[in-house]
Amino acid sequence: MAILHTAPSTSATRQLFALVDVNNFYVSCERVFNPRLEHRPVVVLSNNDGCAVARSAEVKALGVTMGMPWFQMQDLARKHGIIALSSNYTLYGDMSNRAMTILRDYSPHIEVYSIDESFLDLNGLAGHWDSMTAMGQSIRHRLRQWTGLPVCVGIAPSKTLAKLANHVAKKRTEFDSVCDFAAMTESELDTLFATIDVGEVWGVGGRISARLRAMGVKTVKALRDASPAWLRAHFGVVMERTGNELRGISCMKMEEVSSPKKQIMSSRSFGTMVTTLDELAEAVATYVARASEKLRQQGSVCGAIHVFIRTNPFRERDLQYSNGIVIPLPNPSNDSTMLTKAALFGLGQIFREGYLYKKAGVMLMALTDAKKRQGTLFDDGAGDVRAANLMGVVDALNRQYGRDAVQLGAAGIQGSWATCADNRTPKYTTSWDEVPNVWAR
DNA sequence: TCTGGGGTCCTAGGACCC
DNA sequence: TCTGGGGTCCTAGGACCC
Repeated sequence: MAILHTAPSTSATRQLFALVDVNNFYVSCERVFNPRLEHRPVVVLSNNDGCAVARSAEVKALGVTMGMPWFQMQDLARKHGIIALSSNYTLYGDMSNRAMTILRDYSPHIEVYSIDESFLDLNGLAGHWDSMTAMGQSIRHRLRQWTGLPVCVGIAPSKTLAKLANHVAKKRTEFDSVCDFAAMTESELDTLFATIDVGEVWGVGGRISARLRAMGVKTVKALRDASPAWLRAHFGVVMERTGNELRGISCMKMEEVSSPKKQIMSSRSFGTMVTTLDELAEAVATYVARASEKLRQQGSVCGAIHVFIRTNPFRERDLQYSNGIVIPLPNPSNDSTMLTKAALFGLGQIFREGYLYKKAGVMLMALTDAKKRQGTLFDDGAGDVRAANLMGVVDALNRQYGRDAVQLGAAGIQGSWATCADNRTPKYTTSWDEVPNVWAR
């Protein structure tokens, strides 16, 4: 009976994904425009030239790790002539767009997963190629020819496996940069998986891999063969899903349209230590401008703004201070001026004299369409007053309890924006009289 | 001397409600 | 003396990703 066909069979639901990932992306971008960097040890450094954010194969071979501070590789750099470049994110973004555009020719469904990697939905494409490996090679050659970027391609029935196949394509030269698990036999995969460390699996980071190893699960094969119930009991639903993905059961869909960000952050480390509120304020104003521009681009408004500052945790001799505060916005807004006022107000609450500040930042809590007008972020904790207009609520409470009984709690963070004098103590408060200076009505 | 900048999801536990 | 139970919401913190 035709109706019964809705029951999924393994073959009917079999998926096929490719993961295309640019090798050493930032370094490769730099090499496109400066071929003399080819075959030489190159690192791209983070903001303030602090630490390595991309490494060429030559540099990796020297033992330079991701995130290694530049000053720690000085000896290596002198000895081996490591070339260090400051990062140029505009360039990398542009190169990324070019590469992703080319990939769209290969599949109608592509998910741009990060600046240097994309998933391709390969379902129904097999008929167009002698093999999917051939398709992978075509992608690789075309990207190299048209953009100058070297890539590896992993192909498999689940995203997690495609990531792993990509890893294999990168590490094992015999695959010639394209690895298709779907074209390999069970025993070939068993052999391969038994040699790959469990920490290489997408979703298995440092903490979990250490715990897994301690429990005897040391290889990809062991993780794949662990029982779902056991994984769930010890590591939760995410790891259970990872186990299923490793067995070729696709649990993660393509996400072709990127959903709007829920949080938009802008922060920087300072090149030199900062001590004054004025300097911090200038930086914070810049961050708000940058973040609110992203906010407007995605058509959101900001419901609350998180400001944070901290000293340099690496300088253990220094007096340390780290603090942050969330300022709720009575009227969600995407206006730079308004957001800056709120952020600077928050900064004023957490700033303390006498510290050497190293970093500051802001995070905007974005509200997208559905939540825009509801003002659901804040609750008075006593009833169902929803702060569509925080000022009005504070006014009302003050009338009820007497003037100044209620203050605007900057601790408004943690969800309690207003505090009754007789009932709760906020972390930070400001007098009601100051508020109009902060949020111009 | 010198150590990046973004993000997401899940879970445990407490507060609160009926 | 004995003091429910189920559901929801919220937060902090942990873990992961690039």
